[in-house]
Amino acid sequence: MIGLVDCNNFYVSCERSFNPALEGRAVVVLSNNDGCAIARSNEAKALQIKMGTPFFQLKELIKEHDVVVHSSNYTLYGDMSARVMATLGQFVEQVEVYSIDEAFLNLDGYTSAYPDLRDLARTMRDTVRRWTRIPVSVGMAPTKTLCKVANYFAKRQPEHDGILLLDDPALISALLHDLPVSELWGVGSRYAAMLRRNGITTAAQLRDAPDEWINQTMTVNGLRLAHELRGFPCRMLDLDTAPKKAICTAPSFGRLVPDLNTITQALVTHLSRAAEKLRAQGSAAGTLTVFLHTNRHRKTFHNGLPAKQYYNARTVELPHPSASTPELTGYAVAALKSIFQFGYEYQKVGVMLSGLVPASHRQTSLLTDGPDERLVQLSATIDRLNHRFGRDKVRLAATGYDMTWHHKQQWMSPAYTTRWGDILQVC
DNA sequence: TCTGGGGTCCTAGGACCC
DNA sequence: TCTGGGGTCCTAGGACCC
Repeated sequence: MIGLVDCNNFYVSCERSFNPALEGRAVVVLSNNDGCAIARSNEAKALQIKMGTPFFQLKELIKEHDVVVHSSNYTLYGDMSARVMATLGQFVEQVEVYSIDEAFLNLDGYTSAYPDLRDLARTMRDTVRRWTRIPVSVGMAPTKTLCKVANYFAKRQPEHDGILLLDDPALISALLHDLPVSELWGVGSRYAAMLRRNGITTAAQLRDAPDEWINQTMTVNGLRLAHELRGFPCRMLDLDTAPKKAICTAPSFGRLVPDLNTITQALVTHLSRAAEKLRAQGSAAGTLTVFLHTNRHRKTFHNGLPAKQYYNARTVELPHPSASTPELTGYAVAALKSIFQFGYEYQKVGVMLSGLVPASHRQTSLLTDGPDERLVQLSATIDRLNHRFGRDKVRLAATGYDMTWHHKQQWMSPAYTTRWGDILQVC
């Protein structure tokens, strides 16, 4: 038996955790750059605020219904997530942290202590609530996909009180008949449309479709999904956290930017962040990609003329894998210069590091010099300084002093749990 | 006219996830 | 005016190997 613990409206719940005045109110949390609504309280969902709606389209509704708005505070959410996961680890040995707000649990072997697994689920839920104030739902079933189904109904059918155990084939079948196929884990909008064209609208219909047809139309992933719906596990618990294969940093500018100088400063800033992540997982990058583009949503300029669009990218194979910010910067800036075009208003510049190898044993080149070890040491030292004294306390001069291009975060809550100066004071 | 068999690796594109 | 960011996996097809 597997369990899935899913935090309800996680980002909103994190905000509420430190600001109880938000309880019972419509609250939305915006994406980076205050662009779209990406988390909503139940009260906000009731106002028909949909996931991913652009903020500017919501402004009237928000004013009318006095909706509370927050910018994304990933420092807070990441720390709260770690606390929730650590709490789950107090009860269950094998915890797969699947995303910032979800974890799969291996529940095999717990029925001696908890003959009814719902009692274990209740204990976990209540403890998480007490220790973090985050509300969670728990789905339990023989496969991960059915856990997702269990969680879906646990959240939506009040009689389950947030906890649903799927151990009865008749119950599973009844729920799958009621579940739109588009809600299944692994069915996105494209597959949902294709399935609808083929007369499949419920999860039960997909479960009962012929294997060969599923394999042809949805590849082996679809086949695994169907088998999991039938109760045969195809997705195992993944307990070791493999290092990332690529690291990408590409936040939008807070305004449109036309000039190469500013874009270069942004690029070096993004690259510094990506290289920090690279070193944190002990990797070096063999390949670097820089990309640059205008705002594709923009159809016309202020003067009504059609907006000119531009997208370009340049990939560079490095002579040897590198984790040094100054060294990577040289290649990135050169790549940017080669694709930058004058005469556009840009929305974003981004960098992707790929071809990642362990920094400790990388392949050296026969024909070129190896990495400059002093630069590697320098980056490691700067990471330690910044970790101790705060982000970007030491940075490359090429990141500049112009802060006007930085993304917007107008309604940011404090870093309650990770910054001394932001600790909540209760008077 | 006739032209092997069995592989690996890489990439682009397409799907998905939260 | 204003529309997020960061990932994964799978497949087909091409280049190449012995």
